Amino acid sequence: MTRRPRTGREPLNRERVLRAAIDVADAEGLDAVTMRRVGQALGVEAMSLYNHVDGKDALLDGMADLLVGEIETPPADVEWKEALRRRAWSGRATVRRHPWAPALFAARPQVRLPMVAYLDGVTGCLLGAGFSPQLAHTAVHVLDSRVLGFTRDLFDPGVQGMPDPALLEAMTGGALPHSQRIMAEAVHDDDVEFAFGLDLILDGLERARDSERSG
Amino acid sequence: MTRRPRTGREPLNRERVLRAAIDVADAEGLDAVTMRRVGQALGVEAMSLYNHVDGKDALLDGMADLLVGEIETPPADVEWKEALRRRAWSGRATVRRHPWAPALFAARPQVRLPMVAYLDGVTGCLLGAGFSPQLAHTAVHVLDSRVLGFTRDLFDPGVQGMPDPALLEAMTGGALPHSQRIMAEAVHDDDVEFAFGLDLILDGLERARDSERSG
DNA sequence: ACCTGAACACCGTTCAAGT
DNA sequence: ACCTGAACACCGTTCAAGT
Repeated sequence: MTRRPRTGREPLNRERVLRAAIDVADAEGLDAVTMRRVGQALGVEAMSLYNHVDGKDALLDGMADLLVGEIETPPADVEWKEALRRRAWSGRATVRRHPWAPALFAARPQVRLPMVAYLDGVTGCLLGAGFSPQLAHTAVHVLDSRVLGFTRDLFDPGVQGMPDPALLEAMTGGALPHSQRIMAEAVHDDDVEFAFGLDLILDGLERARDSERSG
Repeated sequence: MTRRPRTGREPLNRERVLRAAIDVADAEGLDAVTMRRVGQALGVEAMSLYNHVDGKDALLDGMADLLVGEIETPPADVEWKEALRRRAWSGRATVRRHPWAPALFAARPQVRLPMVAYLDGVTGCLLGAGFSPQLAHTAVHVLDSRVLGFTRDLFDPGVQGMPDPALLEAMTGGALPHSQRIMAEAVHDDDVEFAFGLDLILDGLERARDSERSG
């Protein structure tokens, strides 16, 4: 007689499906995330998931998006180094809660909007602190591999397939102002960036050793 | 009448199987590496591979081992910064040749002997340059995420399952002297390490910005 | 509108059988 | 000693059918 046939459970939605998938990955690892297993966690057949998610790949993409969303963004008035530090620790806490996160990020073929939005925030923080677009771009690369446990080239169109349409839309529509500026004003050279990050680390290590000796 | 029944092809071996798997991954991506597909690349049924490899997981482990083996080790008399730089560029070249490498490393549950041996070399280079075991240990962490596109805690037994017996054997048998020394003399604290690497990067970035401004 | 059952083409793996 | 064919339990996904 009522709308809900014979079970009291609330209807599925995209969010609940993604959360269930994350729970399965947390408990049993990323490989355990199958359509059938996630369905089971929700008390539903695997095929029901297709009503809320476009398929397995979309499910994994959605999981990655939610993970990035867990990283906290500090208020804009926090001093730049402190702001980057807070973001880094929040990102690290996320990876700790979900140890399979780096494997998921590394396996996904596309860099997606939430990740780019996160990096846009980091970039804005650096630009606001007086970094040139060129240096800010390079800095983001050095930082993100440390925080998220992986490195990926964002602006290199050769590596990935066609980017997410939503991403292009956000990019050209002004929703990612800092990334847009980097695209326009920074030269993109992987080797130069790699060399910069490497020397930054090596020089920092040398300094740390010397102060250790004299200390 | 001859030993080789009716085909002129040389018999399979472990090395050829692993190479074929790497070729498949290079050409069609890591997901294309299935037992059936690798068998096909060798002109053989999938089941034949089990004579040379313990299964799919062992195949993936073997691929990872071969990748690490592609990283060149500079002669021992090269100055430490230059030596680390060469190793880093060689590692980067390897990842470039096999873009799926970070995803594979991140997906494998265990850190294996060849990887530890590589890191042992990096550690030895730092110890030889006068770094304390503590600082050398931390330095390796900062470096490897930059070079290999991923970070993994080596000495944290909680994260991984039982380590490779061959790894334990090498560790206790003196084949990895530098890693052994780190295990014995360095305190392992993930948070301290993370904070160190983060500050090293942030301080380096600040210095780069300031010299950019004054330059 | 949402869920299901049966079906299809795949996957890793076992095992008995071939040479 | 090495390779194979058939079989098993899984996987993602389609589709027609249910409510």
